Amino acid sequence: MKKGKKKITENHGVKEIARRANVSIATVDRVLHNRVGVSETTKQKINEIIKELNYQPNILARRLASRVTFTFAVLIPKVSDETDFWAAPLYGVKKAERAIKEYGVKIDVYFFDINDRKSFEERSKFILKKKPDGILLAPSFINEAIQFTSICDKRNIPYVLIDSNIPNQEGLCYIGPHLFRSGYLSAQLVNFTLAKESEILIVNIAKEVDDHNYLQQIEDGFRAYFKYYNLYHDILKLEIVSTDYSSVEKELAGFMKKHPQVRAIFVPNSRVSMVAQYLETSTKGHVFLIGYDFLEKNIEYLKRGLIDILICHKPSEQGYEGIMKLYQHFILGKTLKKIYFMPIDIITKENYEFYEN
Amino acid sequence: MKKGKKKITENHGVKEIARRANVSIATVDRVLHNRVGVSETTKQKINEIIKELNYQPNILARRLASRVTFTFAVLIPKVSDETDFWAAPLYGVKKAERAIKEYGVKIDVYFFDINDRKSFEERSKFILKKKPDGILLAPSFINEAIQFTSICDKRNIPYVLIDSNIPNQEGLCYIGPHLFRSGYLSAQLVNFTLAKESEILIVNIAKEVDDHNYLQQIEDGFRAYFKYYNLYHDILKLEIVSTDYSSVEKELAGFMKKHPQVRAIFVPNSRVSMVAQYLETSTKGHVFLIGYDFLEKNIEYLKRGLIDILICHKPSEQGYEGIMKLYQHFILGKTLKKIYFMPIDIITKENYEFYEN
DNA sequence: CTGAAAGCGCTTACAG
DNA sequence: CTGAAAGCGCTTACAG
Repeated sequence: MKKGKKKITENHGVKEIARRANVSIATVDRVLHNRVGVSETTKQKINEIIKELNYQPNILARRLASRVTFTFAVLIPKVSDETDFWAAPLYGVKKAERAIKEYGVKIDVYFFDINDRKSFEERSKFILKKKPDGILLAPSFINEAIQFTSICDKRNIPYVLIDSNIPNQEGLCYIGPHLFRSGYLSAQLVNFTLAKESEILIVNIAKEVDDHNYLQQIEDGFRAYFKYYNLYHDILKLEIVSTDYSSVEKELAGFMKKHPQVRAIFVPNSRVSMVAQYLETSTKGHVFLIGYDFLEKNIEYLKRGLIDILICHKPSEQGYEGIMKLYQHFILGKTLKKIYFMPIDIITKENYEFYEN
Repeated sequence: MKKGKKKITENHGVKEIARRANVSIATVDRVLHNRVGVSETTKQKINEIIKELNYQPNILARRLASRVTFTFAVLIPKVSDETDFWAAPLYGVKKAERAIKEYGVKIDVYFFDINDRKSFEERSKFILKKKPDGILLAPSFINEAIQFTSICDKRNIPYVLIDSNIPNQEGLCYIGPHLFRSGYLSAQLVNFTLAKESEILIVNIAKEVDDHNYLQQIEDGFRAYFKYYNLYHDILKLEIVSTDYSSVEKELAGFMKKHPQVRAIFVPNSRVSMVAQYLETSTKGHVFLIGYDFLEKNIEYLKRGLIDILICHKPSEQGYEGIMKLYQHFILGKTLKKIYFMPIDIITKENYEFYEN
């Protein structure tokens, strides 16, 4: 910290308002916060002066004086061996926590198992018992999430959704990708590299418990692009429900043997590294491979040229912004939009180093 | 703003330190800020307790009590008819100003004319007279900028550079793109679409007064990619120094007539829309066009399919982060890195709507 | 319905 | 070299 000059004293604070209105600052405070117990006349007079002075409360002083604390609960999948995707949103949440903890915000993070919908139910019930002021939520299990959020609606607990949305949700807002458009973009990128009509393969690697709705939206977008532009590529699809590598390899090998003309593969989730691993061992020429998420394994194959493109939706920013939206709602009293779409970022071997995941 | 619970009273503040050290809080404050006039013994005792308690100062209280104000000067090009590129950094600066003005920061923005190096000199002298605490600077005229910053170095005025860097600069930090790598990425993207060896054209549209160094770094990166991967495309180059459209059109038409085989055009600055405009009128098949910056004109051609890709370095974030770095340095006393590279973003027709410029 | 006073965790003259 | 006191712009019991 260095020099700097002296501040000019404010004279547009509550004190000045009180002086002009001929009341005490306590009464001004009551009006400022819409508290009961102020006569209509006084209220109006004070409100006029507030407007006249274009009064902006000093947030610092407000926070310092206020003894109110808000508790936000966060419910996201725990990081597993299978994927460290959820490390990024968690990182964002922690970053937000650091940024606003001085402002009277407490954050409790709860994890569920992405392979166990019961764990989601159990954790969400636990959170309700804790009576948080607000909730940040990844609705990975759509039905369970709907049940959870409808209780929140009833109890008037605001919640923010990240990663994917719930149809007609009544919460505070959604922060995440436009999945359909994300698939649409992927199709454009695939099309960039295909000189003529070719075979394109969509590979879904997902257990049944996974959220197929998520994958479906991306796939719909992907297909829609080719349809819209009258591009007659041959779009094949392979569903793999066993997510261990040896099963994936077997299925892929079998499929590729039957379809040696596949020129591009699209994997609508983060398991694209498995396909890359397979392609590395196969002796064919280069197959254009595009998939999702800035994970260590994926970046490894990106560097080695086996994955050409990764699509990314700024997962840590989702966590960060999710908390900040709750903060803006509760502490700053800001009005929020219903949906904040994340950018759909294109990551290649040549720009991944600069990417802010 | 909603309910919330009562805060638990802190008991790790200066008061507690003072109590344990058997001194007054004024003395604690002196130690905290490395002020003179504290005996070595007391100082050590207090420092020990600070460590023991892992004392974190309450920034809110500090700001509220402190009457110190910092003034930052910003020197960037003014938005011209030719390009509204600089609207974005300015937007970022304004956003940062809003975010931190309560923390005793005042920001004065000064503009120079990107076509007039004298205006840069004049403004920079004016800024020095104003004796700001810190400076945010776009060093568009490299020699003039070096002169300016060397005076800042002498006078111990910290400065942050954005958009492009100065070799061996002694300032606080640089926030902007890695230009060489940006060109490198562009080459990769061009190569995605070229099935076989093709003619690629680099078009430089820039007046002599413009910063050729900037363009050169990008071009170097662009060429380096093909060299590194042993790709034998034929790379042509066209320099256009008259930046009005009719001149550009004439030059382009003449060149393309001689080189009808050009399959891709790379424009290393924001004037890519001029090339798009030309291509729209030409009757040839699609030429893959890639250029720079999220400008209205460019987006228009992106939408219409004449520009395929725009590369972008988050200009508004550069402005925002630039101010925030000064803030972190002066108010938070944080140690900064020398260089913060911006992401190199890839914008297409299908994701521009979600881009945070 | 309203006000006087204490306090949030710091910084800042001022006095010694 | 050190401390007592006032103050930053608010909020919060408490009393009336």
